Amino acid sequence: MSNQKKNKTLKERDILEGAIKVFSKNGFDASSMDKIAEVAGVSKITVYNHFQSKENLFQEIVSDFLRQSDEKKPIEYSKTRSLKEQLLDFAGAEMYRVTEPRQRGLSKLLASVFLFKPDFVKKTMTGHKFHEDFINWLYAAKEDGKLKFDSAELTAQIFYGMVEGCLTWNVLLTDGESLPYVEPVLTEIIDVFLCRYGC
Amino acid sequence: MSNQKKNKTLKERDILEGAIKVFSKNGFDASSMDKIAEVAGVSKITVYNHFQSKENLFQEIVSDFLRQSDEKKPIEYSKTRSLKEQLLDFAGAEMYRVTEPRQRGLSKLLASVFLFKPDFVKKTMTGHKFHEDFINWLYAAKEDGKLKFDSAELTAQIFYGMVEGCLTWNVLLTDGESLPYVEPVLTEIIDVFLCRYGC
DNA sequence: ACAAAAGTGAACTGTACAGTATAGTATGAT
DNA sequence: ATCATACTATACTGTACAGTTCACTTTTGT
Repeated sequence: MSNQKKNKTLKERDILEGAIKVFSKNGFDASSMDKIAEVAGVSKITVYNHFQSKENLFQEIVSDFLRQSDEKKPIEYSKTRSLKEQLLDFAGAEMYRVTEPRQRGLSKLLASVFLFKPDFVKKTMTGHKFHEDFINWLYAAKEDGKLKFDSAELTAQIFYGMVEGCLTWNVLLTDGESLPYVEPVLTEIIDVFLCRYGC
Repeated sequence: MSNQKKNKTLKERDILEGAIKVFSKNGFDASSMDKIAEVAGVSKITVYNHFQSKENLFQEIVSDFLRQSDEKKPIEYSKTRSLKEQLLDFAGAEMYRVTEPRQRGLSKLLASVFLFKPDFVKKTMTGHKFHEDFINWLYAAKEDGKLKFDSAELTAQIFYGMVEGCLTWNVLLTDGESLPYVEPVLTEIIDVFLCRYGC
């Protein structure tokens, strides 16, 4: 790859990083291309040299974010580690979306856009199966005689529902201020889950 | 009250209704005062005759919404009705925010604004204690020997967390399209809850 | 009947912003 | 050396929108 190309991708990274910062802070509508260019340390026209439009730039960011989420390696079922420990891993992976500031910003951004663009939700989310790893893990645990349940799908919904409902959304809406109160709730969630689905 | 005053409040209602429609559909930023006036069937200047500014109008709507939520009469604990039935009542009351289209619109609006205005969340939410009724109900059920738990606060968080995480947010983000799939999940939620906290 | 209150439409001001145009600069490949 | 590529700063165009002004009409209390 030539230096020019390298430079090009470097600038592109700068722009994406700047855009992520601005979008994450203000949401889509309240973010201006001028501000993005300024934060990226780049002239506005350079932004347009790399991305056709504001929507385009936004799409790129969302795609990257989702691709990155999909690339995470699945948590494998272990016969030796305790269920609690493994469930904590799953919850932790889910919570990473809101504990890490950059991820939290992107999560907020996505949520805000999703709220008024249900079509965009469908378009964006088709092909991203979020609970798949956990469902596989559930089957493995059942096979191992450690869990009991009828529908793995429903069981996964309950688990992620608790994590998101009790924690994720709270952290998003307080922009991280509720993070210190996460631990006892997380413990209770796993307690509740194992009470119902553990053997 | 004079007819003029009556008319005034009538117009005000029209404006509020129009504003709710427009805000609910597009969110705050993407809603224009021109559009609101048009939908309300009122001239733009009349809107400004009744409300100082767009922010002001929005605030009024939010206040009304929250006041209305607070005015709901609490669900009292009953020794005769089954716990499941009563828990369904609480869940139903919570779900009302998203099943009824008008309420859903306002919930979406509020959520979208909250995402990028954490200060506004605090300012708006102080004084609104959402789980209070349920916590009282929990104590009554414990007193009655039907439930066991250590922290009522934590128990309430788990219950509402499940309802919101599994259902509310889903319905909001799909704008109601996931409503048909609510029932089995709701049943499971209460099953899980009673499994852990029931005696 | 008449004055006050409340309303109307249309045009206006000022600002913010998406996207473009222009003129000129730095850098690397050949 | 020179040319292409990517960049910069600045200024521009066109549009959308919050909020106002104005000249005029309708409604209502007395």
